[in-house]
Amino acid sequence: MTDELLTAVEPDHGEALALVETGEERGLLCTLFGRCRVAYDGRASSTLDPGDRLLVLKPDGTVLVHTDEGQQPVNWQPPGCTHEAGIEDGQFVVRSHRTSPDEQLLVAFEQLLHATAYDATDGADLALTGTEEDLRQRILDDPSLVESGFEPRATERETPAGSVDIYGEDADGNVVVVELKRRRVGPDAVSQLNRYVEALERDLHAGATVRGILVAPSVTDTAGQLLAERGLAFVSLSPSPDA
Amino acid sequence: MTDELLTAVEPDHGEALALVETGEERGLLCTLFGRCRVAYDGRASSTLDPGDRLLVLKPDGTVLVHTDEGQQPVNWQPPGCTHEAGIEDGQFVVRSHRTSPDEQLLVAFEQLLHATAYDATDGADLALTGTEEDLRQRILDDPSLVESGFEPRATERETPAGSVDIYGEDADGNVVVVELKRRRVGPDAVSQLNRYVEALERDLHAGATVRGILVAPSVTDTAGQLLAERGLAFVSLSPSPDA
DNA sequence: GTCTTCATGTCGGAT
DNA sequence: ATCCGACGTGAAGAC
Repeated sequence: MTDELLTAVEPDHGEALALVETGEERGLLCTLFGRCRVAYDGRASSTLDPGDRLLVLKPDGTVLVHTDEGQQPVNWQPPGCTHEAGIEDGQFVVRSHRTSPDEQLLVAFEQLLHATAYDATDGADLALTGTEEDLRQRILDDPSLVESGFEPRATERETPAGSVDIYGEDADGNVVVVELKRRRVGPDAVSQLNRYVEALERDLHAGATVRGILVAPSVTDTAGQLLAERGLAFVSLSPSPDA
Repeated sequence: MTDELLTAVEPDHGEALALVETGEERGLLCTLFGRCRVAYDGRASSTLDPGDRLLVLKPDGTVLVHTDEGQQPVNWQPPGCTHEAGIEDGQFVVRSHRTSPDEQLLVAFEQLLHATAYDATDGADLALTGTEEDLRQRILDDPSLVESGFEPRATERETPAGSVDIYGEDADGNVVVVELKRRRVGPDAVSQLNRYVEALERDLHAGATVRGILVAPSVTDTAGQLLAERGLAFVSLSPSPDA
């Protein structure tokens, strides 16, 4: 059997309802385009006056409301939500619900220009490189990229302040904490590294020296000053050798 | 004139190309559904084997590739990108480019099941409440919510470490730095507040006491311990009075 | 479930 | 253009 595909041009509300309900039953990805208003209430609250937008309903419960601008949807619900479509006061309405946190989304169409439902089952996995994990592997493969004599002892080592990216020792036997970032970093990354260093100094408490090293492609000026103030080091390194 | 709407069911590549090019000319929002592979290269790199996905092209240059799962697109390009559609090696291809950073996205369809183009011009603005700004207003309207005798002196006051949410004085004339968060916070928010407090202590340097107060609905255990270690205070408050 | 951190984060505002 | 921090951040992994 070929992929399932339902479409309706300028559907009336009954047609749209049938399409969305069929899509729901069969696990299809639905798109609706038309003039709608949107209301959200949950962690925050929002309203959006009527306008022409694209509504996407995924079989996993995701709801997206996209306008003609921006990468991010203007309103949404995450996977795991349940939604029901219906006709209320002459409008085609989709209501999506979520518990914990309790959140609701209402999309009410006064006019529908288009509706579709597809079978979008997708077994393929995204293969992504250039992540922080790649940076970690690069260092574990060649610890001297951090500094000569550096010896990793553990990754994800737990401290009272969280888990350290790479924990190890330098050539003089000092404890070293390495924080990795895949891109240029600001003050937040320095604070993060500093938390780990202080937590470990407290944990090892025998007056042991704990060195903190931030590994990233680059740092901002402010971050560089913070590093200096805290006595932390910086090593310039990217996830990819060619970057 | 009514809203523009172009649709094509199981278009051949030439039809799809015409639709996308017309959409581009007229500033329409285009959707394409079919079996495609995706390749991205830029800040990171990725590839995705063929599968049935929804491609959204916005007139502002945004590109989204959505699978049947997840709130986030599996691949994307942000607003401001330029894209061209074409037919290469018997496939319908969309290439999106971006400079600074240099990034490229390729979506190659071996089969198209559906294509649309709509006029989605949208003048409406999202009205959102429950933000950090609402929390700030709540406190400026009634500073005693932070503590009795608190007097705000400035918002967005600049320090060497960044701008402080609310800067003021307590009943004893001590400098007070308030950091606002709209939701429950972890260690990062404590570090942020601590950066501002230390920067101001250095700035005012006359041995002046600078008190730091974190205002948020709640804090995690770790964050609470960090607050205690740094001698920082916490006040429980939400953006909305009823939350 | 909560907690923590990463992300091609995105977005907006200010410099 | 870069820097900085908020976001209904989302998503993943650990506990």
